[in-house]
Amino acid sequence: MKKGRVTLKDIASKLKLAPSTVSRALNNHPAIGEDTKKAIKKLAEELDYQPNPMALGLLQKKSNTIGVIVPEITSHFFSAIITGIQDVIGPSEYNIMICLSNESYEEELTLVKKLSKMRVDGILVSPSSATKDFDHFRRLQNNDVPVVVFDRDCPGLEADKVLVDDYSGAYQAVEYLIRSGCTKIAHLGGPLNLSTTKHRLQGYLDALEKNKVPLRKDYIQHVKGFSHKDGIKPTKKLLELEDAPDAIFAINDNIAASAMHVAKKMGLAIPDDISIVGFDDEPHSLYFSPALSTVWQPVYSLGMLSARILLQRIKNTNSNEEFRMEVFKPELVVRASSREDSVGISD
Amino acid sequence: MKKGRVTLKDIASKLKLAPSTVSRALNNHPAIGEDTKKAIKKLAEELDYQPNPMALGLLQKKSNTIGVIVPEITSHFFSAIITGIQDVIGPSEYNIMICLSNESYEEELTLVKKLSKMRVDGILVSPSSATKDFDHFRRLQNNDVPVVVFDRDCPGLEADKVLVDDYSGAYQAVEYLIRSGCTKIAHLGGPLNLSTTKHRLQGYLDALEKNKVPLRKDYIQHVKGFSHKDGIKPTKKLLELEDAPDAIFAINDNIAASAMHVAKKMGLAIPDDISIVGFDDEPHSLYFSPALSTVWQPVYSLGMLSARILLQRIKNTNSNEEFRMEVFKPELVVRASSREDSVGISD
DNA sequence: TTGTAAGCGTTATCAA
DNA sequence: TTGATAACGCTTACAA
Repeated sequence: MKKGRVTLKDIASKLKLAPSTVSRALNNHPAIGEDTKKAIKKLAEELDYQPNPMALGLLQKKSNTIGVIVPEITSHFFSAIITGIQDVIGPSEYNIMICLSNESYEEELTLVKKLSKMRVDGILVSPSSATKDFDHFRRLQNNDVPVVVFDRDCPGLEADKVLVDDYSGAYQAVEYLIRSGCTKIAHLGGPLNLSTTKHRLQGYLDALEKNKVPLRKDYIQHVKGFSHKDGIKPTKKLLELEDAPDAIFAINDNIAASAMHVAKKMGLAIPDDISIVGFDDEPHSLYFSPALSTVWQPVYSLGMLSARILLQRIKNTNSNEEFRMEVFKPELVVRASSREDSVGISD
Repeated sequence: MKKGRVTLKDIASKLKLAPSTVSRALNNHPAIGEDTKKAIKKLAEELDYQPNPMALGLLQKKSNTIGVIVPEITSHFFSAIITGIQDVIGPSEYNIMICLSNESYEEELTLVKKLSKMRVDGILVSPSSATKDFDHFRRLQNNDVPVVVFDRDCPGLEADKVLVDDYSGAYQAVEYLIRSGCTKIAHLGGPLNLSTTKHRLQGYLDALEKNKVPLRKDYIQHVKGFSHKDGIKPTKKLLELEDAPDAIFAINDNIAASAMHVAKKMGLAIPDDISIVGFDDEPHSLYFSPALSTVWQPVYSLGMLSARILLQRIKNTNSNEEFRMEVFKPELVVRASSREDSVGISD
């Protein structure tokens, strides 16, 4: 065995042909004799020839790689989005480089630099909850690297965007709670500078106002992160209020889970004493006791569409098509952690 | 703005130097004048020069990329392992390419080919549950691509391995169930050709035998996949037996969750009528009602160690060091879904 | 139809 | 200390 992989030259010299001829044959170039073409393809097959992507990349000034930046992958939410992205990009000519910012602006910055250095052909990004400034993405765009933003918006950044109508999801959830007879509805909100957090909060506020439920500021608490433990303290604060809420709309299912946990520990019955609604519809939420009412988001489709848009954008890189803005509708899933809708029941 | 990125040549021509000189300056080669070096570094900084990894890769015949193949990432288990891998590889000179086999042998094969074509410098792999043959990994090794296997073993493949002592985890769990007074202990096992599945089954069998609990074959059911829905039917089969079990040891927390679900629906009290123990200690298992007893695995450390071993192996690529085999100890976490250990209580 | 040669960005070798 | 040149594997004018 000679060391290293089989190259065009190897095939060429074995067949006493020029490398360019071999290249043409393998790329189905028209100007080539049928016989030589066949012979070349046969030998290439036998030798298991695989074109060197680095040589190609150097030549074409592109890496055939797409970067994906997400805050984390331990939640079902982002991992399902990534699965959707993979399922679209996988069969294409592109490779995916997945990067985790760990909800840190600094790490996100480092990742963008790394991906830029790698000459990725485009990136898909959901910014960290600490990111307030989007110049690092603009720098990519200035280097002709298309950027597609998904789930978490980057306000002010001109780019393709695939988002979820968080406002609507929150509005649906809160309006449902009101209709079911809850009057003291609290909100466990997320980190404040996230677009998703803001929109869900606004949906909450508007649903209250529209239904003439007075707003109580002490019914709004913000969690510092999205994992279970981040929900404990804020929930306690709510439930220890003199006039404690009879419903909690939580920023996601993890937080809703810890809210249920705390409520149960305090001896409250769910949903009789307090209704709890989450967001995301993580698969295991169905298996909580009581099963968690939550807002479903089309995560897999979101990942797929984002990837498709990026691929298109890469293909038509210099056409000045307008940026797309796609917004998916989430849906309230009512389960057992919230009371039944009393409006539907005759009284 | 001239198009394309800044290259060595650009810097060289601006400074009226040869590209090789610029290269030496930027790589801190000793044979270079202090002044030229400074000037070059300054200009490189100003122009935001970033070496082209494809050119480097072509020259050095390596991609500076590590491939990671996992069956899926929507479970906390693999996503936490990946987080550990990222945290080790991220700060290194290497990039990571994460690939999902979706528990399919064919897709795994395709991914291996893809990574091989990319000239990855090494791969980390946890085989799909459908993989019985490991020749595709051997082919990589023959191409001098080191392979590190993690979590799921590839029996017969000579490679570095980072595993978990699944046997011990299962043994602990089942012995605990026996000590707590359960006598009819069932097992919801995983897909049969996975090493983890086999070892957990063996731990179950041995714990029964060692404690003189008679084995009943109809108490062993195998699930087809690892998600919640895969647990429903097998659980029903168990609970509909004439002499139904009073404990279930499930292959993972998802399956345990659906077992709890089914049991509750059938009117059984947990753990009074039936104890249930899972495997993995997914974060939300703490929030089930009752909180799920399970076997914790050091997932994050497992990811980190696997990555470290691969980096070392890549560094000393031609040293014929023996393959390493690291085995982590899992730990039983007793919560409320299983009865208390009656041995500790005086009678 | 096939071959020759240049070039993508970088580094290593050799010469100056 | 610096420069010229070749090479990594491939494609593409251009020439034959």
